[in-house]
Amino acid sequence: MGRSPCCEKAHTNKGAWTKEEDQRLVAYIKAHGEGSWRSLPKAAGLLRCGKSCRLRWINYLRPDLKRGNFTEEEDDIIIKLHGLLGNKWSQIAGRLPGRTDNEIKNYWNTHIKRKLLARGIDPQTHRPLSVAAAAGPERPGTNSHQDHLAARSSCSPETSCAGRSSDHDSGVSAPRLGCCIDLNLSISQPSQPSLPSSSPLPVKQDAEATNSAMAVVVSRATVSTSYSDGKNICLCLNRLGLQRGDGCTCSHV
DNA sequence: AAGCCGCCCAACCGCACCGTG
DNA sequence: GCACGGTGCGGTTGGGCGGCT
Repeated sequence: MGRSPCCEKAHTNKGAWTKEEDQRLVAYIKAHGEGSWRSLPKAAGLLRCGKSCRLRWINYLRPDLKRGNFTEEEDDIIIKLHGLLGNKWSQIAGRLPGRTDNEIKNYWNTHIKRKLLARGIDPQTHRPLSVAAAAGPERPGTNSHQDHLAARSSCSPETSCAGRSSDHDSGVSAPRLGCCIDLNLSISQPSQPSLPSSSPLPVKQDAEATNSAMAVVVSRATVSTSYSDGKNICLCLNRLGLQRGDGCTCSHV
């Protein structure tokens, strides 16, 4: 039994992509568009697995990719979103135009983790290391009702870039998620206090189910930020991959 | 100059999810 | 409801490169 492999491994190239392969892939996608990854390699004349083609396109060849170093502003957004979403790299990437999940994941593991540890913050829990150690392992998103995330404290004075220009054109329409804003990210319970037992949501029994349930809680949560002047911004809808009505009680347009 | 070491990042792998028949 | 195929996601790996001794 078992599913068939995604491609015939014996006849596919692996490892680094050549310029010619890149050109073939780009030319094919320009002509036919994305999608049908499984059949794409054959159609494009590539000896590659469809997954490999997709990855190459998404992470490297896409024309809208922003190459280069991450800005302090992007750092802060990543840290805060990680505090909210955990290792949901694709969702974090969705909030950073031009960045890929792979890029962010790598950047997190190589730079931000270290940066947080240097500040005495546990990169997984976003709590001070001493607290995190005492509280034991805890994943972001498991924070209970209105638990303001410790990620707030991650925007330390030395990185809060007071006076920094806020005209960063991130492609995210205003309000911008910049470190000049006192991002007061929080997750609160949705308006309905608890899910009825007849909830259509899947009920699982294992640890994986806990993660799924967590994702549900996050996706149904009302996510808001507040400026230091007290104005609230809704980050639901597309901003965090949430849908209108998924626990959103705000009156955004 | 040569060897070693650590870091970075592109790419791979396995699994989960989703749509369809 | 179930099986299957396609796609997406997150964790991990390993090659290349630069710095250090």
